Amino acid sequence: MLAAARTAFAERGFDGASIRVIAADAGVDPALVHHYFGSKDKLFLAAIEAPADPEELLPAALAGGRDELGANVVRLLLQVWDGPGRTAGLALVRSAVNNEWTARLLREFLVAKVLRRVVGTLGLPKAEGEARGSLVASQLIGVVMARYVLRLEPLASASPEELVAAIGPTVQRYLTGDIVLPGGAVTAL
Amino acid sequence: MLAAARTAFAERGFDGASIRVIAADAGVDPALVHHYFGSKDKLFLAAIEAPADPEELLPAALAGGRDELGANVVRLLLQVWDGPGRTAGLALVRSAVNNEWTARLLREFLVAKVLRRVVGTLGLPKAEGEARGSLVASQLIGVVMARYVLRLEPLASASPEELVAAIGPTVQRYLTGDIVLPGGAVTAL
DNA sequence: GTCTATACCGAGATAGAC
DNA sequence: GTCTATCTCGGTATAGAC
Repeated sequence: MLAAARTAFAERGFDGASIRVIAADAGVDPALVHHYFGSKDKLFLAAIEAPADPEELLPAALAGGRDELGANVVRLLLQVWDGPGRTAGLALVRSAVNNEWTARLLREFLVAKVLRRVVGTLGLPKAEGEARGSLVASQLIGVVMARYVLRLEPLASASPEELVAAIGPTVQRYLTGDIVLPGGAVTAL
Repeated sequence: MLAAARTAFAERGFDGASIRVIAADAGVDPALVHHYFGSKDKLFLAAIEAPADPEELLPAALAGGRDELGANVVRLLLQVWDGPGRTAGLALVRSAVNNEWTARLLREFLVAKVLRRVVGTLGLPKAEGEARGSLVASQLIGVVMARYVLRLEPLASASPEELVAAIGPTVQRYLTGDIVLPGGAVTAL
């Protein structure tokens, strides 16, 4: 039943998915969903909160040297999204675009659970970490949008390692490069 | 009335926007909308097709040297999105995420109207142009998502020129850099 | 030409029988 | 505990009076 919810939310977003089709897909009654989860909001939380667990995978990606951080982050992203984590991720992204509170969910997930960890390993000042983190996020979200939502070719069909090679350096530059930071001055590491 | 439609589509996406609120916002009757445009689909097309005209601005951005192409593309993107073109763009992006045919619209707009022009000025083989174009698209879409949809700070509040300085080199590298291309081998210009 | 009224559908949620 | 039946609301679209 949670699986049906994940699929529906991933394909149609929070607003587009209906409790009715989720229940039909799971072979149960729509009223049961309310009885178990209380509301559509809580069903959504239950559907995405469970499998969105990069917290276990992140440490491994951060374990390498600081020069491989960019490639490792991209590789982790593709591992999660080319695996079973895609449905939960798509559900979050599709929902966040048209719904304010799901957008908030995604934003806080990105900032608190991902970017802060990645940037944290570099030991940067708070402002600089946020600046670099938001740049990294812009590239990662863009990859997700182009590859999994818009299915823009040839990026959508490229192998993970090709993308790691192409995009990893961009992330690396955002993380440790000598760049102009949004909201700040040029900073070198 | 088209203005009300654009605003509504930009804020809530195609599925989320309703003819009722559009009509109320424009101070007219919902039935009038149908009478003028026939259907919600055609209203959407009329709302976005009109002001989404980067075709006039693109040549100017492409006029500079090949080494400034990355910065110029980012600068153009921010000019359009920080100006009145934002509503039309947001309408297209918000709608494309949850709706297959609007996604198709955005994809074809991106490929045919933008990427092909940009990459075309470099005189690349078709496959290489598409590969580089999709990489560029991934970064540009990511900026749009982070800055205008998710409002991720500090990127959302950064000045355009700060972003040109930070992100321009990424686009430049995707366009003319010595990189591994998705679906191809290493290529140098 | 414009708008009132409404048809028709599907959404989320709830009450209450079994 | 499970499901039938139903409530209320809001969506698109249409028919027909002024």
